[in-house]
Amino acid sequence: MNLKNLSDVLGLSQTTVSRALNGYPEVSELTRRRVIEAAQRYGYRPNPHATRLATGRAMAIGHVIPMSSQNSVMNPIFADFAAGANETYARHGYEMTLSIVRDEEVENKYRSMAETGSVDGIIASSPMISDPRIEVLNRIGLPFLVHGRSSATGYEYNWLDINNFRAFRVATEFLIHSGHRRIALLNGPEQLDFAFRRRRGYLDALRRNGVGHDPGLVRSSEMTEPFGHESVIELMRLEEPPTAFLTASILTAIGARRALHDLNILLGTEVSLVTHDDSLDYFGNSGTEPVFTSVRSSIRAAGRRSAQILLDIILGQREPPVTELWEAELVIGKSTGPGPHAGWSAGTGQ
Amino acid sequence: MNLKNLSDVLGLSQTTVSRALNGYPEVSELTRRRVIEAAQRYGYRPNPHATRLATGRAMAIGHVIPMSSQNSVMNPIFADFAAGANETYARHGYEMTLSIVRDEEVENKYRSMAETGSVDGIIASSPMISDPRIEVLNRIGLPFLVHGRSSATGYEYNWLDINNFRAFRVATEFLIHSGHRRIALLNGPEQLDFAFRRRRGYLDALRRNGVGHDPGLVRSSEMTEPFGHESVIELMRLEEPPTAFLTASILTAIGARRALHDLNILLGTEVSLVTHDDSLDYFGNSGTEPVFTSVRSSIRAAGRRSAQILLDIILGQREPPVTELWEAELVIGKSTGPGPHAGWSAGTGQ
DNA sequence: GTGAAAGCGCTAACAA
DNA sequence: TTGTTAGCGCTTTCAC
Repeated sequence: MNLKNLSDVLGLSQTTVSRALNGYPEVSELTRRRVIEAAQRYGYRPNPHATRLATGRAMAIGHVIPMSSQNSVMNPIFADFAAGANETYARHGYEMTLSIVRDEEVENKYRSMAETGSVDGIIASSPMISDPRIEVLNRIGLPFLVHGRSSATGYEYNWLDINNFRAFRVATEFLIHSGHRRIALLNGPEQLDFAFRRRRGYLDALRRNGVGHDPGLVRSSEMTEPFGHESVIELMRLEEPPTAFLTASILTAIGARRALHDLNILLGTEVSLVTHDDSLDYFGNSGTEPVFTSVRSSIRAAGRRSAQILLDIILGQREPPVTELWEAELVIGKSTGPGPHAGWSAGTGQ
Repeated sequence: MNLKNLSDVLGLSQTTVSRALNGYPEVSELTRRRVIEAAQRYGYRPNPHATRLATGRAMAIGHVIPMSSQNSVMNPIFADFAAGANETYARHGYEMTLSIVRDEEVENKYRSMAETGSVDGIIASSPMISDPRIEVLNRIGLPFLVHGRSSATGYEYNWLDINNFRAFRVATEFLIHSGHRRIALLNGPEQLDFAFRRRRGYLDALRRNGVGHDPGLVRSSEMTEPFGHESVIELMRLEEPPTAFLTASILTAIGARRALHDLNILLGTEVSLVTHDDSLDYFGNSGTEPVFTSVRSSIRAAGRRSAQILLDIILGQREPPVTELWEAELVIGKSTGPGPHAGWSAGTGQ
C-alpha cells in the first residue's frame, strides 16, 4: 500500500493525503481524520527511501567510532549513551547509523557521509583535548554534536559534556576532608579531554585545600584492570605511599582493589579507594568507607539530550553553537543511591 | 555533481554512465574508462537515496538490541562483533543501523523495518534457548542471521555460532586432567543458548571422565563481578567446597578471584580458577596455573563472516539455511597466545 | 554498444 | 481546502 493506492481508495489526491499525514495545517479536520483512519486500516507505511529522495533529508544520524577508542567506546558509557540517543531518534523517526572505522579513515568517513548525504548529522564521542575531528567536521559542514569537549580547539562547535572537573574536585575534596593528604589519581589517558579535566579537578581540590601536590601520585593510562593493579603495587612501594586512591573507572578500581588485597592492605582502614562509575553496591570499602559514583542513568539522559540538541539544530529550531555542561549525578555513599550527596554540592563547574 | 551532470559532461546518456559505473558488461572498455575517470575527477557520488528508491534495496543491515540484554550486549563481544560486521558492510557499500529497543518492542521494530524496507536484513544476537524473535523474523520474511543458536526453535534459520559446548568441555577436561574432581561452574544466564551449551559441555566432560556431578556446584546468573564474588563465598562455605572454578566471563572471574583473596585462599595452589575471555595476560593464576581464553579476534572474525553470509543470502548467492559452527580460538596458557592449544583439540563440536 | 523514456514513491511549488 | 504537476537522482526495460 503506497501513497497512490491510499489516495485512490480515499478518492483524494496524493498531495492531500500526504499533507493530512504529515500534519500540514491546510487540511480540514474531517479529511485528516478520514485519511489517518484509512492509513491505519490499510497499514500504510510511507517508503522512507522515497521520502528521503524527495526531501533530501536522510533521517539518520551517524555515530562514527574510531577503532582505537573501542576500549573506551564500547563500554557501558557508549551503551547507555546510545540507548538514550536511540530513544530520541526513534521518537522523531530518525535512525542511528553506527560506523566503526580505523582512525585514519574517520575523516574520509565523515566526508563521504556528507557528500552522499547518508546522514543528516553526526555525534562524535570521547574527544581528545585537541581533536582533529572537530576541525574536519567544521570544514565539512555537516551538523554535529560532540559528547564531551575538545579544549584546545579554536572552532566553535556544539557539545554536551559532563562536568568532570567538578566531579573529580568533589571526590578529591571528600578524601581531603576525610583526612587524606597523599591522594593518588589513577586517571584515564590524558590526551582525552575528560581525563585532562578530571586531573584538573583533582589538582584544584588539592590547591584549594592547601594540600601539596606530588606529581608522582598521578598516573594515566587506558582504564584497564591491569593498570589499576600495577599502579597500586608501584605506588605503595614509594617511601611515602598514598593513603587514598581516586580512580577513573570501575575496571581500574577493581584492579586497584585486588592489588591492595595482594599487598594485604586493609581497604577503608589503611587506605581509601574512591572511584567514578556505577553499580558499585558490593564494592563498598569494608562497609564504612564510601565509594563515589556517577550513575549510568545520567549517561542515558545525556544521550537523549544530545540527540535532541542535534535534531533541533538540524531542524533549524536552535542556533548553534549549543553548549551544555551537565553535572554528573554524584553519589557519595556505599551504593548507588537516589541522588546527589547534599554536603558536596558547593562550587561551580568548569 | 549528479548522474545527469556527469553524463552531460561526457556527452553520454545517463544510462551508459550508470552502466559503466556499475560494471554492466555491455559497455565498451573505452567508454568505461572515460566514465570512471571523469567520475573520479568530478568527485561524483551517487545519491544513495535515489539508488535505494530505484532499486528497492535499503543497503543497510539492522542490528536490533533488546534493552534487557544491554549488559551482555554492549560488552566487548558486541563491540568486536560489530566492528567485524562493519568491515564487511563497508566493503559492500552497506550501512549498519543500530536500534536499541525495549524487549516488548523488538517485534514491532522488526515488523516496521520490514514494512518500510529500511533494512535488507537483520542480525540477531545472543538468542535464548527458545527465542521468540526467530519465529517473528521467520514470519516477517526479512532475511536474518542469528549470531548464536536457539536450540528449542522449530524453525529453520541462518546462524553462525561459536562452539561453546566444546570450549567448555575442553576447559573442564583440562581441570579434570589437572586432578580436580569438584569443579564449580559460574555460568551466564542459562535461558541464553550459549550458556546452556556451556553447561552441557561442562557436564559432558564430567560424564566422559567419570567425575560425579554435584548440581550444587553450578550457578548461573548475569555475568557480573558481584555474581562471581558471591558465588565463590557461598560455594567455599560448603562442607565439600570446590577445588576449581570455571567461569564464563572476565567480570565474573575477577569477582571470583577477589572472593578467593578475601577468603585467604591461595589461587593456583588450593584452588584453580579458569575463565573464558580475553586480555587475561596479567590474570594468570599465580604464574603457574593456566587460564583458558577465547580471544577477541575470533569474535571480530565471526562478525565479518556473519555479515558476509547475510549479504550473500540477500544477494541470492547462497541458499538458506546457512549454518556455521566455529571453533573458538582456545588458549590454554598464562596469556593470550597465538593459537589453539595443541593438546586439547580432540573431540567433535556440538 | 548506446540511448530514450518510464518509473521507483514521495514532496512541494503553484494553481484553482 | 484541494488538486495538478514537476521534480528528487537513480535504474531498467525496450528500442535502435
